[in-house]
Amino acid sequence: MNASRGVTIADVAARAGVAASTVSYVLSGKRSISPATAQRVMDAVAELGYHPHAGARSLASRRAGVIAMMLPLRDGMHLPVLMQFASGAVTEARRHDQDVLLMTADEGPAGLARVAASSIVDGLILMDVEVRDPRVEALRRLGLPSVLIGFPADAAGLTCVDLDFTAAGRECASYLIGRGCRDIALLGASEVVYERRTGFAERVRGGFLARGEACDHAEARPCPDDDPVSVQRTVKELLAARPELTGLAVHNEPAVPHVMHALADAGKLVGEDFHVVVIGPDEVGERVHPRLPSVLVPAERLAEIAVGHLMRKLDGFDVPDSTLVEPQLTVR
Amino acid sequence: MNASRGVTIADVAARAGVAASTVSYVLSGKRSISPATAQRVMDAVAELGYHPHAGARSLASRRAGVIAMMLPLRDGMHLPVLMQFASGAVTEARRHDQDVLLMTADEGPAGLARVAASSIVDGLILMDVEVRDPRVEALRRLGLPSVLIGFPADAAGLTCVDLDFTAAGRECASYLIGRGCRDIALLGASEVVYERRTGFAERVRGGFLARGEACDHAEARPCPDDDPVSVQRTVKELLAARPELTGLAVHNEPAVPHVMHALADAGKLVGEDFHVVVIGPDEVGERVHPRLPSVLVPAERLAEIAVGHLMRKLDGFDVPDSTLVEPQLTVR
DNA sequence: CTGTCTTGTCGAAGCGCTTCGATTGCCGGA
DNA sequence: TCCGGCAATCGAAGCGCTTCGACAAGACAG
Repeated sequence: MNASRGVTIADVAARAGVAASTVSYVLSGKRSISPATAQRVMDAVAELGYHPHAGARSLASRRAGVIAMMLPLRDGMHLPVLMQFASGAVTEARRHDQDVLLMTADEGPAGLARVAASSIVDGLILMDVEVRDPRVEALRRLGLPSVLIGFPADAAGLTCVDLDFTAAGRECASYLIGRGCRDIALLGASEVVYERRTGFAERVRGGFLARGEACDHAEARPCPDDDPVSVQRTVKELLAARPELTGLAVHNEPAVPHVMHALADAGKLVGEDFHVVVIGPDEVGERVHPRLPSVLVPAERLAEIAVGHLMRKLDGFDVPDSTLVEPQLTVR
Repeated sequence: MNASRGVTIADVAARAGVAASTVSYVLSGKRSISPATAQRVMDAVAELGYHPHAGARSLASRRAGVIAMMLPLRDGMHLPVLMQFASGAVTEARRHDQDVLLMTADEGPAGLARVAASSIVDGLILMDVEVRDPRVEALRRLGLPSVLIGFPADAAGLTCVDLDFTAAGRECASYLIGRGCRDIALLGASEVVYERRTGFAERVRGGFLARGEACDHAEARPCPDDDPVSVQRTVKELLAARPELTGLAVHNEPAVPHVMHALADAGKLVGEDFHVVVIGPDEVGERVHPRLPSVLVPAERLAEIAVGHLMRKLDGFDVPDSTLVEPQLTVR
């Protein structure tokens, strides 16, 4: 056992009394090997604690056994979701015997070119894709197998996975209606969000309003998210316009506490005569009083699906271009 | 330009009219090459968009150019800190031309054995090391160059980096004294924390009390963190025992909101006649009203230092066994 | 004007693995 | 009995890179 220099396939072969190629075939299953021989090889592998040299393997087989995951680590992303995502991706990748290389989005297109050209990874998961994302263009050019989380403007030929926002809007409306509300409203995202991800906010709105047809009145309005005062004004205006309003969905994380404040000021007893539900990647609902039900991004599922799709692509199978994941409505 | 099969060093050599080995030497700088030749090679590299094949490189040079980072991704760790950490580590690693492989702690010792044996990484950063950590033992056995964040019980022969908790305690006391407090107290961690990381909580306490000598009275008491009621009782008892108390340091993240509640009930005006400072990995101070100054774990710095140390070890240099990082007191 | 260093470059030998014929027995059908 | 066919295994040829020893040319001292 040559501990300092590492156990090679030759060591295993010698120990099992076979050729190196036979060991390789036992391990990969790419040719049939007699059970007796296979067993001897496996024993030798176990006894020597053999693990194939990743570099040699990737050189010979043109498969690195590693996928890259590019996360927007630098700016103020929703951390918990990102972690869930990373955790889910690593776990799922390991189930497929792959490792995960972590990249930050600020490596940008050049980073993609680098990992692609150096064959250090077999494929790529790109998180938090924006509508106009320079990385998407680079990706298409490189031809590196990939799965995106989120939808760019031109998704042709790409595999994308995302939350089904229409369903999220619908779920919120359903929840409120289920609580007996007959007049409901959606406070939407701020302008910035609309710019960053076209469709994303609109889809929530669409789902909400469609389901809202079932009650007396349903409407949606945008909501600023930067300063407390304008949020509160927005809420006041809404309440003034719709005195019968009893259900509110908020699709705007930073605004939530201020909305709650404004409702309290207006004498609304949330959870009793008035109902609020939140759509947000974070557990915003947890942080306010009373706790609010919320529609979460099922980050772990998204990651699983993304990695699963990528694996299938790497194995040459087809996967759907677009996969929408059902949101989860959590009631506290 | 053979786009489909990848640009190899031979392509670059041909284009520059030199031998492949010359290209290698230009890129690595391991032998002197005439400026003229070097320039021609660099031009060819740029024109062809050449990136060395990572597997081939690691096979030939016994250096993978990748480090592993093992994070406790699964349980309810302090997410923001983890992200800052991951981000810092990746950024710093890239500055050293290394990539980062992400592993979860639940791969455990077996995961370490795998990455070590397969030479997929050159070294390892182990986060959130606990006092009795089975991975530490495995690590020592493997002889894989590594840096730990946190201190295991037996740190002999290991490189460890962590926050200087004594300094953190001292900083808190200093802050309170600086605000004019003459009678101060530290509400410490719960029992569980004490068990997990010996020394960690004691050191904060030590630093706090040492600096506290400078005023009329300073004391420290443990604090439960699970249920609001017992936290509030603890605070009430403290206030009853020390009617002159005007400064409080809280080293117990989940208890913070309840402490604030209890103080408000007792009629203390935090920020005016009473001062509170928080030690916590999260921006807890941000979430309560009024915002509290807090001593943060400088996660990004920790990561930078850890990666820097690892790089130096990989290059054969010595690094200190133990590095303590100064805490940052942030005043809102 | 030799002999000895340097300096810059080349060629070849691997690194540890996969993979593609080729080879060896062994079976059953003719 | 002979031979085609199949199953099990081997050997050798790379994969793309680094690195070591060689080797031309100058540079320089003697």
